[in-house]
Amino acid sequence: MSGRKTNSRAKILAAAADVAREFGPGSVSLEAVASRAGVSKGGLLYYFPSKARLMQALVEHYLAEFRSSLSQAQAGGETLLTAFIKRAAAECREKQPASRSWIFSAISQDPDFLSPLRSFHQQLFANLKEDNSDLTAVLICYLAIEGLRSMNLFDFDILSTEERELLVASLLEIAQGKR
Amino acid sequence: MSGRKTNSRAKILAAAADVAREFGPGSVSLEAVASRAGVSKGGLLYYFPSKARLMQALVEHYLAEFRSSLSQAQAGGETLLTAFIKRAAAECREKQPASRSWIFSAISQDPDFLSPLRSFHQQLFANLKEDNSDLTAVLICYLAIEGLRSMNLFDFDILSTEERELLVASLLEIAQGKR
DNA sequence: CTTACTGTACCGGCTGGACGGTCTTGTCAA
DNA sequence: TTGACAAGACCGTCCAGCCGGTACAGTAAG
Repeated sequence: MSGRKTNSRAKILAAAADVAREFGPGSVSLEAVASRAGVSKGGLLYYFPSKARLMQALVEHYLAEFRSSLSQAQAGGETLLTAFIKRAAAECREKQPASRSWIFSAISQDPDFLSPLRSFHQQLFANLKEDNSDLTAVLICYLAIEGLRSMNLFDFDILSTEERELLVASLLEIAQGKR
Repeated sequence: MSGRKTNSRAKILAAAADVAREFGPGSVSLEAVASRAGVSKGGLLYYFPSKARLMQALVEHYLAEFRSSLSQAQAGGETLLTAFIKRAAAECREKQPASRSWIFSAISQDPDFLSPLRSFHQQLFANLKEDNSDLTAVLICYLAIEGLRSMNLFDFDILSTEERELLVASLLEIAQGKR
C-alpha cells in the first residue's frame, strides 16, 4: 500500500484509545489495536516493540498534549489557574466521555506508568501555588476541576451542562479572588 | 444449612483488594486472590462462581460500606453535605493510599460493573441538591471532594496533610453557607 | 538496496473455568 | 447414643483459549 510518510504511529495511538473507550480497557490487546489502526500486528510491533512501550507512549502523548494546550491557554495572558480551569472545562465539552479509558489499561499493565502523570500533577500544583497567593482558592479550584475530570473519566454524567458551566464560572470567580 | 463458621467470603473480598493494591490491578487473578485469602482456587470459585461475580461483589461491598458510613455520619444530626465531606476526609486519613485499586480491575473486566456506583452517585448528588439550597456550594463541595478521592485513588500524594485539612475546613464553611 | 511495512505461523505462559474428590458438619431414624 | 447420610465447604488437577512476543518470508515504494 502506501509506503511513504505514513503517520501510522499516531494512528496506532488513537486506535488504542478508541478500543479502550469502545470495548473497555480490558479489550486493549495488540491484535485489537492493530486491526483497529488498519495495521498488522507485525506493523504495530515495528513501532512499539512491546505492549509496555505502547502504554508508555500513550501516557507521554497525552501529557504532551496536556502541556501544550495548557501553555497555549496561558499564552493569552491568563493566570495559570484560570487557564487550567478553562482548559479542563473545554475538555469536558469537546471530548467524548470516557475518552481516557486507556489509562485503566495502562494502570492494569503496570501502575508505574502513572508516575510521569503524578510528577506532572505535582509540578502543576506547585506552580499553581506559586502563581496564586490564596492557597485556599488554589486548593478548591484544583480539586474541583480534578473532580470534574474524574467524573468524565469514569463516564459519570452526573452534572447537567448548566450545572457544569455554573461550577466553572464560580471557580473562575474564586480563582480571580472575586469571591 | 451448614454449621461451619465461615468468614471466608469477607476474607476473599479483602484479599482481592489487597492484591490489587499491592501488586497492581492487573495482578488480580483468581489464583492470586485465592492464595492471598488462604483459600484454594476451588474454594474461591465456590463462593464466587465466576470472576465477574467477584468483581460485582467487590463493588456492592464497597457501596454498602459507603452507604452505611454516610448514614452513620448523618445520624449525628449533620447535613448530608457536611457528612459527606467529613466522611471523605476521614477516609483519606484512615485508609492506605490506592486502597480502592480493585476498581481498575473491575473496569478492565467490564466497565458496566461501575453502573451501580454511577447510579449511587447520581442519587447522592440529587439528595445533596435537595438538602442544600445553594447549588453553587453543593457543586463546589461535591466536586472538590471527588477530586480529593480521585487523588487518593490514583495514589497521587500531591497535597500535604495541612493542605488537605485546610481544604476540608474551607469546604465545611462553604457547606454551611458561611463563606 | 533500503525502508516500511504485511501476513502467516508458531510458541510458551497464564487464566478462567469445569470437574471430581475429600473432609467436615448437622440431621435424624433407630 | 449412635451411626448412616446428605449437604456444605473446600482442595487439586486438568484443559481449552487467549495473549504477548518471535521469526521469517514477501512486497511495494523511494
